[in-house]
This record gives sequence, C-alpha cells and structure tokens, in this order.
Amino acid sequence: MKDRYNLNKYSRMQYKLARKIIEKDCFNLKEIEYVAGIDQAFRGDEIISSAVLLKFPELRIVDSNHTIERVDFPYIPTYLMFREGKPAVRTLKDLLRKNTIIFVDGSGICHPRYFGLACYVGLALNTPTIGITKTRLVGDYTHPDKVFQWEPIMYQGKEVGRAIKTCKRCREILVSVGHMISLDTAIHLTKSCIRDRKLPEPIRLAHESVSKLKKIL
DNA sequence: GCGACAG
DNA sequence: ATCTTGTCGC
Repeated sequence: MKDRYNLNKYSRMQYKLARKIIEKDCFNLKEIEYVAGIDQAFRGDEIISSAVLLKFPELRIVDSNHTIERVDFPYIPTYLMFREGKPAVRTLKDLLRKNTIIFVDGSGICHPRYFGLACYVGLALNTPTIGITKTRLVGDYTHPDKVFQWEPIMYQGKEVGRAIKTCKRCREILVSVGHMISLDTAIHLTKSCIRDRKLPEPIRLAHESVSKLKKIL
C-alpha cells in the first residue's frame, strides 16, 4: 500500500530542506514571552490538531486553537511530516505572537535525514521550534539516572539530540533542535517548562486539549 | 536477508 | 496514533 508513494522523492525533499535548518539561537532568551505546544489525534480518516499558547515563564494558557481535516498521507516512520506537518502549521499559524518558541510532539533533527516534523513546522512558520519525543527514532544514548540529567543522542557521529530525565520515576524524553535554536537552549527551555510532570507543559497541555476534543466531538 | 522504525 | 480494565505506586 505504501508502494503507491514515491518515498525516494520525499526523502530528497527532506535532504534539501534540512540544509535550511539553523541550529543556533535566532532570538534572545530574555525576550521570550510565550511558548506554544502542538499535538494531534486521529479519528477515522480525520486528524484533529490542537495548539496551546502559554505565557512564559509563568506557563499559563492564554490562547488555544484547533483544526480538523482529512489525512492524505499514511503513517510511515521517518515521513511523519507529510502526514502531520500541514495540519500542525495551519493550527499554529493564527495563534503565534512575537517572541514565541514552539514545542512540537515529534523529532527535530534527530532523524535519519536530519529533518523531522519539528523542523518542518519551524521552517514553515519561520519560528524557533523544539522537537520532543517519548521514544527514539534514530541515534544511540545511555539512560540518564537523575532528574534533569541528560545524555547525548549520537547518530552518525553527530549529537542530534539529548535524552533528559524529567521526573523521579519516569523514563527520559528526547529533545532535539527543530529550527532556529541551539541544543543547549532547547534543553534549557525544556527544563523551564517542566512542572512536576514527564512532558514539558506546552506538549502536555496540547495533548490534554486534543484528547478532550476528540472525546466530545 | 534481518531488524528498527517519531506519531 | 489507536484499541482498552484494572492495578501498582507516589
């Protein structure tokens, strides 16, 4: 079934776009006013996306948005951006304000072609993005033991992300650069958004939001 | 050929 | 991601 898709073509697209990713901070940490989170759920052939905007560093929700549309691409590991990318961007677009950093539920450059969903969102919106995943897509790392301790995720000789333990007895989460941010700052902001839970607040609240939406729709 | 493989 | 009850632990 997935043979109907020309994956070589999509791979080349990712390699080409990866060259545009900036792994440096394109902002001043002191000027960050908001952090946003985006997550998605599925219902039949529809994808429900919900985004939340939080004041930083207070982490209080100040706005949110959601969209529902038909999915036109299957889930194929390493090609997630072609399934969830556009819906995510459409949902975030009207929510963004100046000085916002976006947390995406998906890999950044911790990807076989260095271009995960978080990179796509960052490039499309020309906004800094951080990729957060709960499980590994590529790379090797050792498990951190202490809270807020992290270990590098190595892939083809490059540090493509960091595995950080965010709470007492829960497994680590994986953080990688999406766009316009350094890995150091991505880790720093991730820590700043942890509030006694495993996932950073923007992602946790976006997930909570989309789950409730799916339930009542 | 075999195993791995975000959401 | 999704299908799903109870259950163990802080």
